[in-house]
Amino acid sequence: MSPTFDAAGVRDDVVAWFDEHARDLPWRAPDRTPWGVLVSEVMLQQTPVVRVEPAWRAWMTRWPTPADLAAASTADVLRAWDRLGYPRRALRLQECARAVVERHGGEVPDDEAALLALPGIGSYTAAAVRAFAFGRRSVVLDTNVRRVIARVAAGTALPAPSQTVGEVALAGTFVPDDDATAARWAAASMELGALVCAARSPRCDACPVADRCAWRAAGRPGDEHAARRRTQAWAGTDRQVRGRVMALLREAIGPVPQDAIDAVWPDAVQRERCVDALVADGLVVRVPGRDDDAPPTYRLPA
DNA sequence: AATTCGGGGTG
DNA sequence: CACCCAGAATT
Repeated sequence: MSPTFDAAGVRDDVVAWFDEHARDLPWRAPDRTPWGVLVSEVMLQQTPVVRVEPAWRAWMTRWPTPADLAAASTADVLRAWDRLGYPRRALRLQECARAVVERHGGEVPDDEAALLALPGIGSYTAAAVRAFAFGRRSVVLDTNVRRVIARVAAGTALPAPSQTVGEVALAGTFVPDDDATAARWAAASMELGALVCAARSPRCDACPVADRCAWRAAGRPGDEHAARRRTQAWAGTDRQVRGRVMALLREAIGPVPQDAIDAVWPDAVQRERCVDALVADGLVVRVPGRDDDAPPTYRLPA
């Protein structure tokens, strides 16, 4: 990027674009709560907006506050999470609710360190909650913002596989000092990345900063890190096996017999490794049989 | 810095 | 069928 790159100009144009094109998402509604924002951010960790929206509505109707979720049965929480992916996130969200109740009197904290100390809340989510729930200045750097900045300022097709210190510093140059504008930039840059500056097929013709974009000026070169990116395999992995076990337990009314578990995956070694891991993760409970000979049963945590 | 952790929609 | 999705925690 040029040392005279006009980050402030880009920011202002993107914020103006956002005022016209922002999606009407429920966690942006005027009646949203900080807890609702936090729930949305955890659900959105690696799960697309279109799948989160209906789940979020149902979830917030059922458990509107941290205290409500803290008091819920974990089995109900995991069932409500359904197929949003990575069920450990649901577990962490309930742990987060309990921590908010115990440490902060049931109110989501607006302090960065306090947010980061909550289960399931990392650097992105802590910054996002500060910006979107409290309107405070923070450097919100998700996959969308990373891509927007990589293109417009660094001139690359995609950001590096892992986030760097320099990248965070560069992102900081776009964030103004005042809370309100900083929060708007956070939402606007994410929205631009999601709707226009997309990973797969960017719509540069609809981009408010196309004429300022270093990547476009360079002729939209290909991804320099393409060789090192490898999408995670799915078929045959432990993640698929774990997913099948969790799906079985979510749908079960009562205790699930060992036979039923055995039926979800043919490879006994892999299957047992996965079930053991799920038990260790706190996602599954193994109930010993009556006798030593009797096989155990399985269920979701109470 | 590299791995692991779901699941589904799309070009 | 590879790729992507408002990442976090662990090693």
